[in-house]
Amino acid sequence: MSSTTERSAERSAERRTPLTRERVLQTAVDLADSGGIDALTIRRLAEQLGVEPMSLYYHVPNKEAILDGIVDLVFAEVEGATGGFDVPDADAAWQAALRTRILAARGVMLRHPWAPGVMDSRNGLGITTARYVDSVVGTLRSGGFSYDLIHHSMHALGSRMFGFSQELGEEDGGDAASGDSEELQQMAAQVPHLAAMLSVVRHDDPDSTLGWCDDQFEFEFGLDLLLDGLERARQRESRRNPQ
Amino acid sequence: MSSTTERSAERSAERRTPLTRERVLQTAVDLADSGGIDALTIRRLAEQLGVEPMSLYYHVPNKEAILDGIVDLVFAEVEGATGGFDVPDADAAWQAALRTRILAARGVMLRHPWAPGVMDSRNGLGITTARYVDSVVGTLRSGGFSYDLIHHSMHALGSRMFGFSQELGEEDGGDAASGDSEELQQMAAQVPHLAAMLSVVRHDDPDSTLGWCDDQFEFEFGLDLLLDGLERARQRESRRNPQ
DNA sequence: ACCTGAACACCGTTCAAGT
DNA sequence: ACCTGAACACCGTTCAAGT
Repeated sequence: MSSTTERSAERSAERRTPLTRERVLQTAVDLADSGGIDALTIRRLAEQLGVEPMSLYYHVPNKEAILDGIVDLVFAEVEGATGGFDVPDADAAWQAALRTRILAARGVMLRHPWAPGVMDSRNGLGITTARYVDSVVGTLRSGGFSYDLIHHSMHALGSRMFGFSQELGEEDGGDAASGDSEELQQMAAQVPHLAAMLSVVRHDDPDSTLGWCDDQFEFEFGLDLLLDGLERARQRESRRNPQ
Repeated sequence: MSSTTERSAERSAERRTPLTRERVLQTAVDLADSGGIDALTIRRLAEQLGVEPMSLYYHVPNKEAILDGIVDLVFAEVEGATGGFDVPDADAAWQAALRTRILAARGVMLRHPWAPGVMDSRNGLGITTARYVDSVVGTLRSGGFSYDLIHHSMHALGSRMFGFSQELGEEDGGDAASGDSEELQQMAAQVPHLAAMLSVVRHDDPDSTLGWCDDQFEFEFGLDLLLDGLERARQRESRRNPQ
């Protein structure tokens, strides 16, 4: 076996499958999942794929397109998780249907914690994201909302529609949440109401999930507050305009 | 006049005031205001201040600290705009007070559109932000909320508490929102419900503020939906636990 | 105490070339 | 058609030095 044959055998072992747009995007998702969004650089992505940085530009125009692409992949996952983006029949229980869909999206977002931030940085919606939004519009329509009220509803839901809500970093109560007593005293002086709330909430629920609050519970509390409010708005609307 | 005196006269004209932490942060805010957050780099900030990049590190430990600092400046502006962070007396109209405070915060955010994104990237709350949150807690408390319900309320409000809601870029309806008719047809095929909503909403409100929807109206719609829902939750709670 | 210069280890991307 | 090498114009930051 000549040394050149050995070398090409080595190479094809490193890079089993040929480079494609799909493989680039999937590897980008993996990279962001494992190392955070900052780990997703063109250069590290190329390294992960066993290829030179410039090779990526043959399959993808630039980094922006990669970011658009991985958001689309995330929503393809949402589509899978919710069993497609179809819309319930008219007069079905819109609220339960929407709630289920949004919580499924949330499950996907929890697996890709970088996704909210990247979505935020995009302009306009990708096709799969648009199809997700379309299913939300269709679900509200099936519940008897006017298009005007649907429009307001979507603004009211905001990012919660996609299964996340802006949480301001991970540690909610600032540094003092860690429990250092000197810091707590300083905190009580500067933010007395906040400190009082923290001590009560922590006392009532000593072993909460993440730090001092249960994200899943809080997400559902806010989501239901909105969905209930929207249902009442719908009822008011249909009282005004009976069909 | 010797040439060295001339040179130093020139320099002190360029850099009137001495470099201080405050001047660094204020200039950082100005830079982000005028050129967007991407324009805020250490090197350009130094240039703006008439100083070498490394000089900044004497007044500020690193770029993260600059980002923390400018968020704090934004909330100092909120404090000014709301006439301080004080809390209404017990049994005052908590809902109106909170609504006013949040809309004032929104006014400040509109002047610093980069602020939501930067806040999102921070871990923990700076002191002025914490004092803002404290005033929200205090206001809810003055309205008779339990600390537990206050905690849920703050999660429900999410970023809306700070006067913004995640809006997903600026163009809401994707590319097709521009109105190209071929794109609209493609859109109707792929996202029929969304396309239907857009055509109705646009028809009803042909000259809306920004593109096809009025941000201020939508923000208040969502905010009031939440505040009304929270008021009902408070009433349920006090019916359960009469004082 | 306050500011600088040179250098380092990174970015995304262009352009002309290889196979 | 697909991939590469060298180079460019940027980043934030360290370290040793100047005044």
